[in-house]
Amino acid sequence: MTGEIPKTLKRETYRHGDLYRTLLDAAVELARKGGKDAIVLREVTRQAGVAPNAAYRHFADLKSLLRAASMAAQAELATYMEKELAKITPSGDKVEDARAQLRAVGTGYLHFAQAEPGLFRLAFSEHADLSNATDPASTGSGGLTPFQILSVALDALMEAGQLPKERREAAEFFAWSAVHGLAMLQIDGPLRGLEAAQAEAIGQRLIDMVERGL
Amino acid sequence: MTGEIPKTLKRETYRHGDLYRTLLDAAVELARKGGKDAIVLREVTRQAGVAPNAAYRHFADLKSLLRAASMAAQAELATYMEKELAKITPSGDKVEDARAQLRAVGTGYLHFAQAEPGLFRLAFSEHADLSNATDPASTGSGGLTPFQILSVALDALMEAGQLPKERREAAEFFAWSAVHGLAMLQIDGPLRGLEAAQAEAIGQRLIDMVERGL
DNA sequence: TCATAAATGTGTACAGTGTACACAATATTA
DNA sequence: TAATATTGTGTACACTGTACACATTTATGA
Repeated sequence: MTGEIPKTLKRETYRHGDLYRTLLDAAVELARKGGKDAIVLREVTRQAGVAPNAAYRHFADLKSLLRAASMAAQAELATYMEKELAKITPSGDKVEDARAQLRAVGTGYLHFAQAEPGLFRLAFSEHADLSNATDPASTGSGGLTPFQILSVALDALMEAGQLPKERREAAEFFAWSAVHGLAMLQIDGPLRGLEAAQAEAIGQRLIDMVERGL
Repeated sequence: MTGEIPKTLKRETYRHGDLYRTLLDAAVELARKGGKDAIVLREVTRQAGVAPNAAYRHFADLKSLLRAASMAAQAELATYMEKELAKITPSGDKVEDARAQLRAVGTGYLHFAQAEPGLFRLAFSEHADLSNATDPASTGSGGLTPFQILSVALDALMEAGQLPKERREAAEFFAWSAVHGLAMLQIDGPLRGLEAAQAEAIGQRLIDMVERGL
């Protein structure tokens, strides 16, 4: 058997083989360039070399496809966080390491927004399903969602004595809020088009605020 | 002369009279119910009782209309902030008053997001023009944009000695980031559908973090 | 005052969209 | 092997944004 799964080329088999994956990938690539609104069902099927209605065998409607693509974008966000976490060389100092861990999570978030604005917008677009923060469809290679990665970092911070126990509850939301808001400002807002170095500096100052305020 | 400006009724005059305003208002009302994507040009003109193409005499294209509607939404946000500011009864204590002022700004922001999620999404949608934070089209009755209102509050905080001078620069962005992110979480994210009282409590805790961290 | 020009509306047309419905080809199962 | 489920195709429809030609009203300048 050939085992070849055709992507965008014309296929000679009636069945596609892995259409779900192919459609999803095409949707993500479109969003990478143009955000949520760049995902248009007919274009996705066109790239898969398939009739428009074939998509309906795998997704209930366009909104479903958007949700799936959004999950994938969140997964990519998770890998950005993991990448930043991997840079840390443990110092042995529990406090310092916990701080570095939280900073890495925030920095990964901001880098993702900067490097992949289209995916970032998709991940947090109106129709995205953010309600379930533990869906395996949006985990990185470590098996955790962005939210879970943040939770782990906050646990470490608390254990290191840098986050009062009575403030641990719901701390995810506060930390997340801050970096998310800044990311929006840097992508679409008044901070758009900043030099990379300046954007980085502002990002680090924001994380300073979170560290002090949490 | 009658002086009547027809809104959605059939008009017997060839000219409409105030079509720009009517189209803009209709767009805002659509977004109030369904967010940015609910603004559809043909529906807007339908409500104005006018042919679709008439819109092109007043807006270059749909994107232009979206931008204008977004400005209007930002203006409504400003009035929410002003409403909250008006609730403050000055205590005479400079420090306390400055703090209350900043809290009012943040609280107004969060209340707006909660009360008008459609407008909130419109105001900060991809095609919104947030680059100019001083456009008079997005001011409240006080003549200031949301961003400017926040700036004033931060100035007061600094003058009251509650914000180190070396941290005053760009402080708008940090404060704004935090409340904006939380608003998103409460509208579309995992904090969606929270009881009003709980949402309020979380909001106040977030503002606590900002106060400590700024 | 009156021809002319500018502004603002309408009508028709077109390419593109999401998706419903009937049908065709291939896999799976009894 | 016959019946059935799965997955892809073809046609059709209502709807969208907008280009282009034209009609009607208002403003302008001799």
